[in-house]
Amino acid sequence: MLDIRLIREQSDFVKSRLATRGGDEAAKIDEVLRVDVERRKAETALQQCNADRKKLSKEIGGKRAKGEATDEIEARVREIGNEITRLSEQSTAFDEQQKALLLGTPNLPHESVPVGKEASDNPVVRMWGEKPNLSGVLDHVALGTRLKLFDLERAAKLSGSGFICFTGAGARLERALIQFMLDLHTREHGYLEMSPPFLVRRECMIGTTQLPKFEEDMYGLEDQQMFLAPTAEVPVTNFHREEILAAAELPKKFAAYTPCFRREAGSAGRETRGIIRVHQFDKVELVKITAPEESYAEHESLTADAERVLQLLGLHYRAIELCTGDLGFGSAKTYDLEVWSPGQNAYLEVSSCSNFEDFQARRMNLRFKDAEGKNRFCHTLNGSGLALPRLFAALIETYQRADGSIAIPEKLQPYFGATDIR
RNA sequence: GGUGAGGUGGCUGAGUGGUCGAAAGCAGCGCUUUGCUAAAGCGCCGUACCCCAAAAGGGUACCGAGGGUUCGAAUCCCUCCCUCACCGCCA
Repeated sequence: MLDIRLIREQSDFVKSRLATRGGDEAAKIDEVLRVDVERRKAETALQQCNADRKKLSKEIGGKRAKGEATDEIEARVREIGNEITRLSEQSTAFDEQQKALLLGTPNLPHESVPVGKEASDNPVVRMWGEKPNLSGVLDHVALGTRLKLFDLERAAKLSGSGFICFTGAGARLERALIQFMLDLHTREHGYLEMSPPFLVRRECMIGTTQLPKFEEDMYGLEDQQMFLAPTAEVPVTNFHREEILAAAELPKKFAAYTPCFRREAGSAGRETRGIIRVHQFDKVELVKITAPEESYAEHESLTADAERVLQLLGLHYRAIELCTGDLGFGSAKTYDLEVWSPGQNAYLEVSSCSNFEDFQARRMNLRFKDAEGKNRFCHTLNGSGLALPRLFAALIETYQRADGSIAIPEKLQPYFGATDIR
């Protein structure tokens, strides 16, 4: 959520930043400003009436104590009471209108973000490793089917299309990767491990910006008051919602493994082949809560922490920076990590590392007390560290051997308990 | 799921219809005095929003949340949420 004061005082700046996202986001600002004027007008009038009523009511108390008549004054207060009812309805209505507009307005892209219209405008900021030199490449579906690492047909029998059932060595590999990543982030990168609930309340989904705008992509339960978390970002970032943290506690760093649930009513085709895009997938997520001054440095290090997983597994990848037009709703700046998939002959997104600045914190009312004792909004960040199915696919495709077996990267062997799958 | 108790400022904890944004204590900040650590005294010490060009200043709201009764609600009524205890059920 954007700061209404910023919108009020620097509306041209806000509009021009929003315009870089494309669409008509900037047009909403005029509507917000209009409602803001009305809201404050009603609020000021309401407060004046409240002040009058308060004063007169106290007079009644005084007169009653002295045994004096109060009929006339009571009648006046009753009249003011009617006015108060009217004004407070008005002010509440404007307030809700304003809030709805603000909840639907995306974050301002950071000034460092490259301006662009769509994904093809995203610059590559880093490349690591090289494409493996393979002959007779099989893709993960062929490999997985042959070695019985997962069973998509039977998963569909259980839950419909878009679900995976890992089996045997596949299930073990999935588990090994989770354990490997959690150990790396908690032991070497300083994150606190968290194992949160997967079911979260509506307020949390609003806090981290999945709602109200993307409700149709989410799985809701119990009259849409509870949701299956689409990412651990939701429970973990909201962990400290409505709190005022001490400056000394910052930055807070959390790593959490959870399954993630998404409707993803997207298109079929190459992008959705096999286990690339599914309704339920595992992910290790990294979350940081920082002071505003540190968030951009923490964003770089969070991205580096996620990249380290790919490096240790010896997987070729590139880091791209999302341009203004491709930036997520709540993000001020995002790097995507894309691992090379020999089977798809394409880069697959396995991590999205974003700095939300105070956009989520404002929605969650997450603050910290600074050195001067002032309460200020924190900055929140998150990134996958990493998402599993695509990592799984890239890994088995990259490490496939001519004899049909799959090598296990050295760093993963202690977790997997074997050197290859055959 | 059932029954009972309870949710007040950073903490403890008074307050059951009128001058209560809320006593008192603790913690914190400032000053004074005596002075080794320490003690005593005095003052300050919540958040959000609104008015004001801004500062100064003024105002409103907030005693778990939302409704209601009343001229007036922390206080009375209703609904919900949460915490604690016991019971039931259960991995």
